Order: sequence, then C-alpha cells, then structure tokens
Amino acid sequence: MKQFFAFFHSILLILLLFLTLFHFALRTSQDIKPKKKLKEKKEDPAGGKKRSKKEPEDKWKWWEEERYTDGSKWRFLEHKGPVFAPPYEPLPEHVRFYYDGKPMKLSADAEEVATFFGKMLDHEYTTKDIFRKNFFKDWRKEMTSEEKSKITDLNKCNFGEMHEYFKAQSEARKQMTKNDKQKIKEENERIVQEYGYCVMDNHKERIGNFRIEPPGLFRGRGDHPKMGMLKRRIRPEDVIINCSKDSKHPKPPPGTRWKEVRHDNKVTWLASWTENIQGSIKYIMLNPSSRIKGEKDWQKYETARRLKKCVERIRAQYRDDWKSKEMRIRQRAVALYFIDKLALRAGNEKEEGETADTVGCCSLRVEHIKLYPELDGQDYVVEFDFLGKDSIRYYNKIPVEKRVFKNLQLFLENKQPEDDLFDRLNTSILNKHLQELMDGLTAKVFRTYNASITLQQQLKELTTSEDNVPAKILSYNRANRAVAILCNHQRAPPKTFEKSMQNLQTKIDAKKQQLSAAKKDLKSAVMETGLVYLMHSVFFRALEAKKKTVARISEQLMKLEVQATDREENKQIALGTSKLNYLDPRISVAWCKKFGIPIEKIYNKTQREKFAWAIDMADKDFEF
DNA sequence: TGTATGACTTGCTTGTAGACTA
DNA sequence: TAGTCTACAAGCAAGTCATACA
Repeated sequence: MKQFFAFFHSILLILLLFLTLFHFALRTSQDIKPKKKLKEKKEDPAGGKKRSKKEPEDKWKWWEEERYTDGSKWRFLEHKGPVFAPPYEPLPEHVRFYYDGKPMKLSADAEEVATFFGKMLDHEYTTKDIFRKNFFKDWRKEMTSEEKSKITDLNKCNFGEMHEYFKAQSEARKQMTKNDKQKIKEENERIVQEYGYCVMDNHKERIGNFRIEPPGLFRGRGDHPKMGMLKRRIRPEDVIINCSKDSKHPKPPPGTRWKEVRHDNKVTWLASWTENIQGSIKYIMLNPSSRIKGEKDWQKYETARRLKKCVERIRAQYRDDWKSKEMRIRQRAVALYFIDKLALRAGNEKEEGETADTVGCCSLRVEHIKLYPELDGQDYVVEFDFLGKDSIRYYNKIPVEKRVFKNLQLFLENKQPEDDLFDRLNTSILNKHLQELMDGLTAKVFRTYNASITLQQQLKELTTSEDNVPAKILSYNRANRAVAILCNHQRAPPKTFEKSMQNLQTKIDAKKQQLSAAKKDLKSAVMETGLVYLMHSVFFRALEAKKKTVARISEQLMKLEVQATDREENKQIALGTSKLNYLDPRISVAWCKKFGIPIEKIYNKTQREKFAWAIDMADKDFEF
C-alpha cells in the first residue's frame, strides 16, 4: 500500500511539474510588456544631462528665408562689446618666490608672469627647453632692472609655493558650499545675458566667444618655436569694434577707449584684436547656432553635394593628366589624387621658424614618402609619414596605381630629402585649377565630400533594421569612426582611459554574476511553483517577476558590453571633429528618422542647436 | 606671379557641471 | 549625500582660402 501511494504521489508531482512548465512556456513565448521608463536619462548616450540652460527663445527658421545676395552679412548689428580678463590679483604675502634658495619679493608685473609659469608646473610644457627659454626671455622683459640683474638663471627659480597656492585655490573652489557655487553661477549667467548675445537683423543671436583671451604663456603645439612666450594682456585700446552705425555702440570700460569703431557689414565679426605672438588677428564671432554660421555650413555641404555630381569627371581628368607632357600638370594631378583618395589637407606654405614644421599635400617633402615597388604582396606601395595639422602624425601605407608610382619616382629624381615633392605646385595653383573644374571647388571640399559620402555608405552597410537601439548606435559610431580614420582625427587616449575601462569591466562582471544568480533563482522557482501551482496562483506571479528580472539584466548586460566595445574602439580616435565639421548632418538626421532613433542619441543639445536647419529640413529619404 | 593679410573654418586639449554610484 | 567619473563646452591654436597689392 505504502509503495502504491509513493508511486501515485510521484506521478502526481510529475504531472504538476509538466503542467507548470507547459503554462510557463506558453507565457514566455508572449511579448513582455514594455517596462515603464524609470530612468530615461540613463539611456541617453549624449549623457542625458539636464542642463540648466534654457532652450533658445528665438526659434527663428532662418533657412526658410532669402539670403543676402550682395555680399553683405547683415543690415543691423548691435552688441555690448567683449568682456575683458579680470585684473591681476597679487599673491598673498605668505606665498613666496625663491631664487637660489632665498625668498624674493617680485614686482607686480614680474610676479604676474611668474604665476603663469607657476600654474603650469604640472605640465610637460615647463620641462621643454624651448618653452623655458622663451618664457625666461619674455619674463625678463617684465622685470625691474634690479630683478633682471639678480634673476639670471631659470633653473635657480623656485615657483613651488605659487604652484601649491593655485592648487589649493582650485581645491577650495571645489569645496565651496552649494550656496556659494550658486552665487557664482548666477553672476556668470548675468554676464552671459549682458554680453553673450547680440542683435543681428532683428534677431537675438548668441555670441560664440565674448571673452577676450586672458594673458598667459603661449601653448603652441608640437615643436612650436614660440611656445612659452608671453601672451600679453589685451586692453580696450587694442580692440576694434564692429557694429552698425545706427546701433547703440558698446561702451569701453570707464577711463578707456576702443582702438576703433567700424561699421563693416561685409564681415561677420563683432570685435577683433591683434595678438602679439604671431601678429595674427583674433575675432569675436557668433555661435555655431547663429544664422550667419548656419548658412555658411549649409552652403558648404551643398558645394560638396555638387562635387558628388561631377567627381567622376574630375577623376577621369586627373587620371588623364598623369600622362601629361608638362611636369606641373602631372604634379597637380598626383596631388589631387592624394587629396581625393586619402582626404589629405591642401597644405599651404608656412613661414619657416614661425610655426611648428607641419605639412599638407602640396607642401609634402621628399623625406615624407617612401616608395616600394612591392611590399607585403602588394605592388606600388607608397608609405606616408609626416606631421599634419596640430603636429598629428599621418602614417599610412597604400598601394597606388602604376602611373602614380612612376610619376612619384620622377618627382623624386635628383632631390634631397628636404626638397618639395611637388616643386611645381602650391595650394593657390591647385585651387585655381579646381575652380575651373567646378564653381566653388577647393581642395577642402574633397575632404567634406569624401567624409560625408563615407558616412552614408557605411551607415547603409552597417545598419540592420532588426537590431535594437544600442546596436544601431554602435553601427552609427562605427560609421563615424570610419570617417574619423579617413580624416586622421586622432586624440591622446584620455588619462583616465585604463581606469574607466576597468570600471566598466567590473560592472560587466558584476552584471554577469547578477544574471547567473537571477537565472538560478528562476530555475528553482520553476520547480517550486510547479509543486504548488494548483494551490497558489500568487506563486505564479512571483515566477513571472523573476522571469522579467532575467530579461532586464540581460538587456543591461548587453548595453554595457556594447558600451565597452565602443569605448575601446574609440580609444585614440576623435569623433567630434568629423561630426561637427565634415559630416552633412542631414545624413544623420535621415538615418535617425529611417530607423526610429531619437535624434538626441546622436546629437547633444549644442549639436542639435547647430544643426537645427538639418533636423528641420531632412526627411528619412534624404540622399547626400 | 608672389607675398601679405584678413576672414573664417577646423581641431585638439582641458576644466568643470552635473550625472552616477556607493 | 558626498565622492567619483565623464560628457560637454570653452578655449584657443592652427589650418584654408580669397583678396589686395607690389
């Protein structure tokens, strides 16, 4: 009898378990209701930061209006002038400068320049010979004759206390109370409201940089021969104001005057001054979201689209020119081939000794290329190795067509490493030729065209409609990355890169553990619920909840893994430059609309303001 | 035709606001 | 809620290109 009951009990249990599993299987095959958006901001790749800045009140659609056709940029311009750097505040008594181990009180002018150096002690710049030499030379110009005779060796100068003082000040700023921080914020906001906007042709427009650059030490990039030189303080007497005659002219600070007030509506700047390092002019101009900048940007992409229509004809022409009898035409044709194929910059000539030694296509020298008739199984390989804009290294090995290779061999004949590769060519000659091929065509249009067309092609290739949003965004970033690589947009890996990757990996590991625990939990719940299924439906609801937990954690894990892949691939590549300057925003807008991706996932608030014209006008079928 | 200059765009670095996390 | 981290925006250097002038 006992055996019979035991057998019956077992059969009953198996039956119950089967029923439960059957029911469970049925339910899992149904879609899970979309979960309520608890923390939407977490899903925003742009950071989803709730900035306090208000959306601009002026939602003017300038792109729906006529443009000026007479070369003028505006009819009316009124602004308040620039904001000057605050005056120098002398160091407190206890912060001393030491020379040769002894404290020494410096005159105000010498002390100010010394603080510029003291602030930078942590920076590699202060270890560079050129920087130190230039700084010391300019610093001595600010010294009194007594200081000059005493301070003769920079190596005997000790700026340590200054450095510590500024570090402590920065620390104190961080430690300020919420209230104090709020007060500073409000004051800044007041300044922005007063000086950060202008009125241009009946519209309030944001100014890009309304503050005059403060004095400091010049931070030239690469091996810049002028790094460390003193950037002097700009006073109202150095500043030219540009505004319309009939506007309320900006007032200079009390007791000062402007260098000049002019009314030139053929230019877009509001104020300008000449800096003392290179003697170049610096400007105060409008924000990228302004009409004046937006129109120009739009126009730039339209020129690139016009190039698309005739690029094949131009390519056929330069290929033909590789065979020309004239050396200058062959050089022009080979250079254009590189600009087109490799997205090289034009390469203007530079004054020797005034800037870092960098080159672009037309200014390439013999020493920047190597020719290999055969390399790694490929024929006619050219190796490029040179410093481009901002002293960023361009290194690339590419197979070229035989004719290009033979031409290059010809160009190199009887030349020294420091000679120009294209000695019969410069950017002016090249651009004049391009102008003849297409109205408005210059060397840089090829960069814009190739960048935008690459993005469009890559998006088509990489996007899968079945993918979820994070996977689609990864595809977008990969397409963007292809462009950044083409344009050689590099960045120094962030100092915190390794750590942040480690943090992300820790999160992934934790999430994996969490997932496996949740799965285990679900499995045992299935067993338990099976036993009591007929008695308590409440257990079934608990089972459902566990199932949802597993799904949620799986999704979170996937997101983290996508994030890690994206970050790793982006380690040394800067996406921002191409996104802001080379990619027709209408391509991205169309892609978002086509695949149902919120535009906020691709462009942050500032970018959306800059590209408002594109967001408004492009539909899902836009083709570059 | 070459050079200088002015105007504007492009491009990298850095400080920090504010989101995230424990 | 305090401390940490990171995306953003500011900052400014460094390009391109048109034009004026010799």
